[in-house]
Amino acid sequence: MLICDDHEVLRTGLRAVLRWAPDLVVVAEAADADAALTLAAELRPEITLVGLGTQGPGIPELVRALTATGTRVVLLGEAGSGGDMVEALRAGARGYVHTTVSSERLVDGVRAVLRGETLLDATVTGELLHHLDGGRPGGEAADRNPLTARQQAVSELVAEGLTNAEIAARLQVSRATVKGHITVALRRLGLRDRTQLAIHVNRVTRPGDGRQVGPANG
Amino acid sequence: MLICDDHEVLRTGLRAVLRWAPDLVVVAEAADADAALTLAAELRPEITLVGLGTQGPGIPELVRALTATGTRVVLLGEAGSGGDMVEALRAGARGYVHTTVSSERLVDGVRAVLRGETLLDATVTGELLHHLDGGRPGGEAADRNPLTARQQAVSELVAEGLTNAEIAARLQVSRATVKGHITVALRRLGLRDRTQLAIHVNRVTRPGDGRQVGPANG
DNA sequence: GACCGGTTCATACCCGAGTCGTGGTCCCCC
DNA sequence: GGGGGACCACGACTCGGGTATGAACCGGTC
Repeated sequence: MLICDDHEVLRTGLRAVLRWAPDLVVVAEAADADAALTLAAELRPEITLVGLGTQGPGIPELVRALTATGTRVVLLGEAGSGGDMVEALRAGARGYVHTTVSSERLVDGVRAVLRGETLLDATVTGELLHHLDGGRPGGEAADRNPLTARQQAVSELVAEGLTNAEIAARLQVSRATVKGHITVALRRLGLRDRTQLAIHVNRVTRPGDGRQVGPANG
Repeated sequence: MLICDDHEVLRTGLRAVLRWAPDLVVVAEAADADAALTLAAELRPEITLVGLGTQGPGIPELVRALTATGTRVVLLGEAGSGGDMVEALRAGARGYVHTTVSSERLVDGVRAVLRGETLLDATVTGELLHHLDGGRPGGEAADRNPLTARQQAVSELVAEGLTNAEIAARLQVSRATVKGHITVALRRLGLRDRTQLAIHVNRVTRPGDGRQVGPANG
């Protein structure tokens, strides 16, 4: 896990709290957005805790860039920062916790995000719903997955190890089309190639179902 | 899944048995080695069941060639064919089941191989160990992980989404070396490309504990 | 010493992957 | 009806991935 906040005291406190959770290892701390991005790209933590006061190009942009590296962003908010929080969730953040949250709730929340769930502090869900209603009609579905259905389908087949030709045959389209979907999916997720895409998908959609990896025509 | 055996009756029986496993789809049957290789290259099944009586250049060669196409070979043996079986396992086969095996055990065994495990019929493990002892001193460690330390290290970096150039920089070797290790690792694991390798590594080194995906120093 | 396997590296080659630009369709909004 | 903006589909192009081959060095075993 990576911690990013401009308050050193808060970072220290988080580190101390998380020390009680042996399954959550803090690998690094960052004081600003630049450092967070560098560390996330290098260390590839599963979770990145981001304080809403972090200095940089802006929280939503930071969340987008961090998410692109494959990490899951959990926001650390303060009173009155609801607007930022909503925008950050739109940008792909997986959770929001108030800085006054109890240690137990914080740890449980991070674990929930690790399991693929989304964590929302009760103190802001009302505001969140309000913003979502008045925000955009489409919704963009950015809270879960920024990919369209087609891109998602292609990505899942990539994550099964199929080549573009095999995916094309499976989806009854041309190779060029598959490549196009993958290109867009890679850009939206901030990934580089199909290998990172496969890793990402296999990390988000946890295993457990009896799924067939081969080119079986189903 | 691809079935290859010279006994048509046996093939039909296997197909019938496997029909009860909805996650295991038989995509084709072959009666000899040539047909098996052609079908495996074309359909790229995850599993190929090979009868030890299959006509062709020889079982070990067939296993090697099939493995090269990316499929995982499970052998179907008969009494007295222990020697062939050992050689075939050396050649990269992932499992061995006796033709008199029960339907349940067969299905479970194939699923185990799909999970990356190795399946060995209890009726031949004794003979196998004997052959392994008297065979080569090295032992080849084909039961768990057929990769050398270097190949393992490269594979793990592939599984983190790094490019060959990045891996080369990380390990202080040339790109050519990285490519060489990857080529060998792919062949030994019976995989096709770095994407499948990444999936494989991420599936074998299971999560669950407080694992950190990045190259965290500690 | 001969042999074998692992590691390292270079060169050359083929092919798949990924990008880019284009065109079509649908839907929403003015 | 005419933009505008998505998503989808596709072809041409460039580049990195993967293989093949050959070679050198080192550490073991026969």
